Amino acid sequence: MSITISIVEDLDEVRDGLTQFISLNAEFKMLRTFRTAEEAIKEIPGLRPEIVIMDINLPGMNGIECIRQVKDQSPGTQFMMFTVYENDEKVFEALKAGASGYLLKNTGLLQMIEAIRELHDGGSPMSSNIARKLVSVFHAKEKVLPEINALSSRENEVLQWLSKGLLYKEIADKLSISIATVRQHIHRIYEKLHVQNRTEALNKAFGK
Amino acid sequence: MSITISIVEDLDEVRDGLTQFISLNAEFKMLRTFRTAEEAIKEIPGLRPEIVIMDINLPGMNGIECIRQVKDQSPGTQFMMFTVYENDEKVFEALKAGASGYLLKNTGLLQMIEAIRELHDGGSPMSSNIARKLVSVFHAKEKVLPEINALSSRENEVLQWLSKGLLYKEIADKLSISIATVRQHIHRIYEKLHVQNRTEALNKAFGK
DNA sequence: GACCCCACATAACTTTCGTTCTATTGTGGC
DNA sequence: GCCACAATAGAACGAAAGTTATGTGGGGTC
Repeated sequence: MSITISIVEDLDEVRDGLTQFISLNAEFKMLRTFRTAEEAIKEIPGLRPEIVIMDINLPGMNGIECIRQVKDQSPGTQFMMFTVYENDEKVFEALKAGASGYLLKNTGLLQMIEAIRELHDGGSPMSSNIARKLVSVFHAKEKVLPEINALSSRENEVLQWLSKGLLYKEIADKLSISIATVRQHIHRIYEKLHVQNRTEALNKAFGK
Repeated sequence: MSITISIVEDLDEVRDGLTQFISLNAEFKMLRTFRTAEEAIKEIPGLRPEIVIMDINLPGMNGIECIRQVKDQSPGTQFMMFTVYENDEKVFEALKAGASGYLLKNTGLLQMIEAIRELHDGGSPMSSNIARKLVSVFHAKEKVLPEINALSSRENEVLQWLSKGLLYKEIADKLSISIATVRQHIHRIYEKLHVQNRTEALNKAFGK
């Protein structure tokens, strides 16, 4: 069984070039290709390709939104972004939308073939520079603000309940202290974190 | 200037094999190598290698803990995990600890060379299977509550500003509407999300 | 057209939050 | 014993948040 593929790409040369090259290999079967996200959304659920190669910059709806719309209608399909965008925002947005692979348009055709195989085998092909963006997210999580350490254990306890959205009254009951004391603790927390309200405190204390 | 490298690996064959192969290339300069994490922690801050190839399974302290201890003492050093472990837990733990690259021990020597270059150039070399584990984290995050879809575009806009910690007055100014209207939008948001205040809404809308 | 639903808008009103000031108690360090 | 500090609490007040009622205009439906 060969791997079925569709392409969503508005540039004729790119789309046709990829189609021709991929079709040289009996391992792959190229299904229909599309110029726009709108066409793709209509047709892909019927085609159920195993792989969709998706451009981001399309006329009308972009490729990321296209994935969002189509992924639930075509379970089993894996999406490979194929784009010139290398900035964090587009990368994260695309992956969150449901893409599993992310290749830049300067990728060679042979590497594209290999990437399709990897994607089909459950991998997430991407350049090491793109991978670094993902890794950075994990690195960032590790940095603890010095301010947080300045909080006393009681203040931390209050902060935990505060983060759940409890009222002062409810926190007071939880800790069996008066509302006035809760107020006081929270005031000190805001002071130490240099913020003026609950939302800012939570954004500061627990990323976002 | 050649790229300076250290290795932390208890198996003599692996350590010496890597050392010899890497040393064939004038592009790299192999500094000291270590059998244990404890030795590495003592010596690496003085060496300041640009790259450290780190095994996980070491006698005594493991390679992940070793990175945690050493990374602040040797800024500028990039860590490449080199291990047989392919399970999620080890991968995430290693990256969180500060590793930037993650290679499995079945990786070829030539690929290792290429990976060192990529790591040195700011990339995060890893197999597409490892990359998929990272991507999965983003996919998981994308489970959007049905309630969120019920929000109108205006309500979503308000929610975005709300999450930044802006006051009603500030949101009103941003959107050029009255405070009363902001209030009403927010009330409807709470209604749709089945919550009663800002904090609960944000916890519900954006993970936590 | 009459009807309904809904996004958007506003005002009036109640509740909660956040600030400020003051004060008591307990604990650990010098 | 004295000092510093965390935890507790009361009171009083303005600011912000949240609730309720009401109205308007744009789409659909029958």
